[in-house]
Amino acid sequence: MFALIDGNNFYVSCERAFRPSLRGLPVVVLSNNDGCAIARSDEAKALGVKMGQPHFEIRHLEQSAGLVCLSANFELYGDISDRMMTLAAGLGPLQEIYSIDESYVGDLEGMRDLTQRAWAIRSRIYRWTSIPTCVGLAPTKTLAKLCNHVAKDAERKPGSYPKEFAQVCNWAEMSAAAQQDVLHRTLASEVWGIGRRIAAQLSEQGILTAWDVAHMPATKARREWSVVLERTVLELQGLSCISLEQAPPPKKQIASTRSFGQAITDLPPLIEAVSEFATRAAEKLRAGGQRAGALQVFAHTSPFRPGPRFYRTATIHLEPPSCDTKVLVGAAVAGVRSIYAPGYQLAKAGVMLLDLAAKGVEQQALDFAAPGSVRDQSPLMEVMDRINGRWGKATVHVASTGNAEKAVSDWRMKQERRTPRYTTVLDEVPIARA
DNA sequence: TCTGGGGTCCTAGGACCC
DNA sequence: TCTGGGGTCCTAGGACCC
Repeated sequence: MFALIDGNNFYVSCERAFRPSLRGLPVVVLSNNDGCAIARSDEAKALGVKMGQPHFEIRHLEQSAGLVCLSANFELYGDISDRMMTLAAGLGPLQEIYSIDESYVGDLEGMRDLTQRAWAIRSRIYRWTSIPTCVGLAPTKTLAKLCNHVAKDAERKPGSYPKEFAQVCNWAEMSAAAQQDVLHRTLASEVWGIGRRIAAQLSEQGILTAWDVAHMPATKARREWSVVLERTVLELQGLSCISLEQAPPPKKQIASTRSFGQAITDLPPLIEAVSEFATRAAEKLRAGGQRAGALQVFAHTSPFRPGPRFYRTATIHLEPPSCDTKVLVGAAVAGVRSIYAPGYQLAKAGVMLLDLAAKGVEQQALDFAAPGSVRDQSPLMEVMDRINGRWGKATVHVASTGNAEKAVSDWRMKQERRTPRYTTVLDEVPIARA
């Protein structure tokens, strides 16, 4: 048995935890640069605000309907998530944290009063964090996900599912008739693992509901689609194919990307942005004790705007693999210089770290071996990470220009505008481009 | 004017090997 | 007419998730 515990409208609920006056109001949380809606309260959903809808399309609702739009505060959401996950773990012996607002709890076979325990955990989470949650319980992850969906909709969409399944829904305690009824009421596209594309292809063959998916031959799912859909079919039939992953597997890639508030056309601000991305990515890399064997940097124009298109990527191989911010920033800057062309309204750029590998013992030894070598920078990086962890992001950072004088003058200008910061001035590291 | 930022897995096809 | 039969590795692209 699995439980899926999920925070309702999570980011909005986090905001409401600290601003109770927002309860009952239509509220959305906006993405970076206040670009689009990434979380909506039930009241905002009722106004017709869609997931991912651009802010400028819903802005009129602020006046006409009292819609409250908030900029995202991911640090806050991360903190509340940690607390919620700790409480959710109390439901059973094993936990997989699946996303910022969801966790599976597993190994629940034979547990007595499981449904009652789920209710108790749910109310404890609400009392201690102010986050309302729903719980789905079932013998497979896909069914637990489905029950979680039922628990949510039964509460907020009257008539969608029987009311007794609201908030906590246990598949194992439903009658066979109730299980069938739920499968019939659920669209195929609402099943975990079936997205828009596959749902459209399924509907061409008359497979419209979760019941239809559960009753298609698994062999057909595999033959005409893939093993992914085959697993979904089997999981809906109650055969567990997707197991709990307690310790997250080591990351295979790390990305740091951003849309720009205003389009960029010149190289210097692009270099500045890309340096920032490489710095963030390097921090994540070191936090996981990994090194990157390659770095990819990209920049592109907006797909929504007219004008000449630009979409380029450069891949730089790092030999030896590195987790040093200076090396990664140097590679990112070299890469972006190589793809840059003037005359384009660049809307987005990013850095991705690839070919990640655990930092081996030999590498750690090398880090401390030869003073002055490229590889002896890890102690510096460690100190940087500690200072930034203690005093906040970018308290200390790498300057990404080959011109030390300019770096210093840029830094002075920033000092005048901001609270005091400290910076180390370091040169670009030359990188061989693949 | 203004359109998110991360991730994962699977498959197909090409290059290359014996 | 028939045109070997596997393997592996790599990459690109598609689809999905939150």
